[in-house]
Amino acid sequence: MNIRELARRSGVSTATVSRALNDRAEVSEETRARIRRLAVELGYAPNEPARTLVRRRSDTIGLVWDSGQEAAGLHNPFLLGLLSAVRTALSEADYHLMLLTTAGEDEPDAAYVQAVRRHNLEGVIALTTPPDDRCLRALAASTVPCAGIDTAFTGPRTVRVSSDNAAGAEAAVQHLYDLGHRRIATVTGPLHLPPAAERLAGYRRACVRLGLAVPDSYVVGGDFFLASGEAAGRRLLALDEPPTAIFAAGDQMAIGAMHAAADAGLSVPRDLAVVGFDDVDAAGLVRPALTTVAQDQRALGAAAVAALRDMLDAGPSSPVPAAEPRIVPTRLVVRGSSGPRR
Amino acid sequence: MNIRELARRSGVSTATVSRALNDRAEVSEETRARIRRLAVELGYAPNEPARTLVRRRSDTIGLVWDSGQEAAGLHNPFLLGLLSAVRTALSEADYHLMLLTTAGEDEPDAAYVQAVRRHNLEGVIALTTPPDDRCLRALAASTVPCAGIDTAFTGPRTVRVSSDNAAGAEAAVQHLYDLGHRRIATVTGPLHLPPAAERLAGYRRACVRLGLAVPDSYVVGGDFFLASGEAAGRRLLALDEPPTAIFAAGDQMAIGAMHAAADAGLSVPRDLAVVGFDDVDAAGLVRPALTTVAQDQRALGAAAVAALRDMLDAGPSSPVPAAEPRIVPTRLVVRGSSGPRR
DNA sequence: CTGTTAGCGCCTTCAG
DNA sequence: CTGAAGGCGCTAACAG
Repeated sequence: MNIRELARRSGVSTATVSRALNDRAEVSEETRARIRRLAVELGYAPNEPARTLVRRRSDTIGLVWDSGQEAAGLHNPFLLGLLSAVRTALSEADYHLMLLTTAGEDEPDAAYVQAVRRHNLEGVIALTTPPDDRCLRALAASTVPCAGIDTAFTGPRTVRVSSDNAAGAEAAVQHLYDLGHRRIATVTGPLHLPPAAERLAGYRRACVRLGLAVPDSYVVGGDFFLASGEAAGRRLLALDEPPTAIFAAGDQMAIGAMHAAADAGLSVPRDLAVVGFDDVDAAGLVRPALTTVAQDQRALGAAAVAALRDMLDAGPSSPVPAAEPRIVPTRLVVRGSSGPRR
Repeated sequence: MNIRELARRSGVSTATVSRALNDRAEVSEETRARIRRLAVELGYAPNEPARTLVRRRSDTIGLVWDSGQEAAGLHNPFLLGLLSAVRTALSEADYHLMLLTTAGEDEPDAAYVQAVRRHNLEGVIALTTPPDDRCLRALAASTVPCAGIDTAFTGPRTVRVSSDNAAGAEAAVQHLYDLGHRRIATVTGPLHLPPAAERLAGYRRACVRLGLAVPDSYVVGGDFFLASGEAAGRRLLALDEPPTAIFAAGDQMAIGAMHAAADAGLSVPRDLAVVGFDDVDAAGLVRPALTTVAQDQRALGAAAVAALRDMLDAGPSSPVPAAEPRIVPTRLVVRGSSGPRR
């Protein structure tokens, strides 16, 4: 079943069939309807590679995500939600989605760029990719439109999408302040990652605004994983003037801090309030359930798609439409781990 | 940069370039090397849609996963690992990957089948899809080669890949038995889902083999979510002769059971041992950490790809290569939630 | 409003 | 071992 066969059976030329099926104006309503009906009846589906070849566009965008450390769990819990969100938004916009991969270390830097050219991809969405991916840097540096969620890249046709990490952190601190806490410490992520740095900035901003002292000892570095949160918690609770509340830049670290409190014979939230960031599955499963700053994966995915479409609609020769990152609001989810200062 | 340009610069015909780049035998080593070098130098990449059009194959396979309930969390934690595993295995086999979507309720049943035809996809891998997806049933019923991980479909060219759920459950019960437990209850998933049914079967088989009594009250139905596990735990602990150990068919339910124990003033594992299934992130984060049966996502992904390749290599007219499902072993991860009978 | 024609970039016969 | 020619299925000019 191809367009020629369909044309033969409809008694028209292939050009007319093409026009009818592509909603071109210059076809009579009657023939269009007839052709459409027949197409459905015969189960005709246009051959996309052929269309791509002649139209020089594929209606397809590429998707990249962190291939290496994903097992480690850094942004892991999001990825799936983001993936789904992106997929949904893209298919609503009638784009197809292709997964891109790099084969590994001996891959040429141009791997992604070449993949884009090979498949005629119109743009790429990158999800929580590491800042040191050579192939991705090369892609961002090219003229391929790229939208990145929680990525650090920049380039001529690149838009960054991200949660409002600073505001989220600020809201967390404000929440603790409202509960009466005045000695609020924080556990950070690796500060070379933008989200980690931004969350720390939000924490500091809130403390300044609220007039809270932030001794150096109240800012402890972590790596987003459980053990680092537990270690940080131990350290903080051993201080001469321990905090009454901890804001951790990630849920795993927050849970680690809760473990540290339990080990110190303290009760959460009575003796120590804890707030995390991300709202991963586990946040709702631990006891007490973790108060946390939730990211809106749906909105992040939709924003990335929207950013990409803006660039595509603007055309290849247009100036960079929006160098400024697109920021998506977060939402504080109050659960059992944060309570009034005792 | 297309093949014609590359041919011009190499001083040969396009035919020769094509042969050189596609590793055909009838090209002299010398010209091949020269062309290859030039191709890299000029950053030439063949146009895949054009290749697909003429070769009538795309080297691309489609990927489908549960679009609806994924937010619910049923198999959620796996999906990402499976996705990565499949992606890796497929790219190692030089296949490209396309994500497939159904637009929703008003989609024709043939949606996936048509997508496969449109893009010339050579096969489809389905991940943890619901048994009632009309589009997927239509796909499985077609001649498109399909490999499914934790899927319920069957069709002429279909292979099912799955963890050895029964053996995993059996190992969990054996582990509890070895710790001295003799009153072992279970919390099941929805039994219309194959993994849930198989885990229950494994539990029963182990109990029979070990000579353990299984009163009806020791088998409590759940839905894989936290609350159902907690409710089941409450029910079990309220029995006249409560179990000393619980095997839950999912980690969330296992954690729920731990909560129920805590609420009843019991200590895990001292008063009650708990074993889960899946080894989700949260299993390592709760306290005590959850003993659980881990699925091997990498192996599942690789098995699905291998199954698909077997069908593809066998050719379209060959008989169904393997109607029997491919089973991947599980691994018991012993953590703190299971201890000797007190 | 519709048909005819000419490719899109590539691979694959068939000749040399 | 290499080149010339034809066509994969479709769309986009250009005529009518």
